[in-house]
Amino acid sequence: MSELNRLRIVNILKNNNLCVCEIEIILGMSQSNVSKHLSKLSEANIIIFSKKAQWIYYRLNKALFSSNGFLKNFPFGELLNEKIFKEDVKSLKDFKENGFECLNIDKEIEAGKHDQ
Amino acid sequence: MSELNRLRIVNILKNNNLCVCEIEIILGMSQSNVSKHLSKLSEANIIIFSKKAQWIYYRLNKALFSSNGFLKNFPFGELLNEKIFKEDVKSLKDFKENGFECLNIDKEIEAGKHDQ
DNA sequence: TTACTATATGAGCAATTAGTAATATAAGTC
DNA sequence: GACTTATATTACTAATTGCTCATATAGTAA
Repeated sequence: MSELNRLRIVNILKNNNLCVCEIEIILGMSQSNVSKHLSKLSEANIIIFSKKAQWIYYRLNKALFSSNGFLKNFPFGELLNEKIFKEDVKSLKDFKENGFECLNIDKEIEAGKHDQ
Repeated sequence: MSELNRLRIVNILKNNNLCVCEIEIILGMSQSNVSKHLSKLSEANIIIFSKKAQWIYYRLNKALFSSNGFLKNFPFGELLNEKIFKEDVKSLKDFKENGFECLNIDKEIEAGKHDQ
């Protein structure tokens, strides 16, 4: 939890269920890098995941955060004041608003092609 | 704050005013190593110090810990359950009970000599 | 089955950071 | 002044950790 990219992941997972490839795109990080950070956060029980077809959706382990007096005060508010965390939340919002999800990225691309 | 030896120092400084050489002895760490960790903790405002003759006494910056919602819940309780932190507290206790302090270590040694 | 996609993992590199040894500084004592 | 003690700092080594590239695994779809 002492690493910037790890905090960025925690930050965007706060209120969201995201799969690895979505996190990759939103944060602009490589697949293997995201995957490694996720597995460490998961080991530490900070995030949890559920499988859905070939995707693995990660989210914050809110039970841990609310039961642990220390984590309960995890400074999300302060994080959100930092430029990079704000930008990440904006990227996440753009991503969602554009209807992009792993489930239909292909379809979107396909649809785009027809327009040309 | 994400480093074991740094946490060990914070742990024993929680309720104590200790100088560098005392911390060295209690934690079994080298002088330069203790000094470096102390200067980093001090930079981060986690600990503060006061000078007394040639000694520099360090202690936790309790004001910071109580004013910061996050640090207020710093898991000292959990720390204390870890074997190494328990041992450190015991070493500290032994050290204090034996009346050893930088101020009188020499006198103690001198006194010991007379017994021989 | 083969092909494709999502994710994980291993090897190696690069950057960071903890640690040691030696030296410097500063205060105390004689 | 010289000598000793407490602490800090510098230069270097060792260990750790984040990252990338390549490869492996596992699920899906044809």
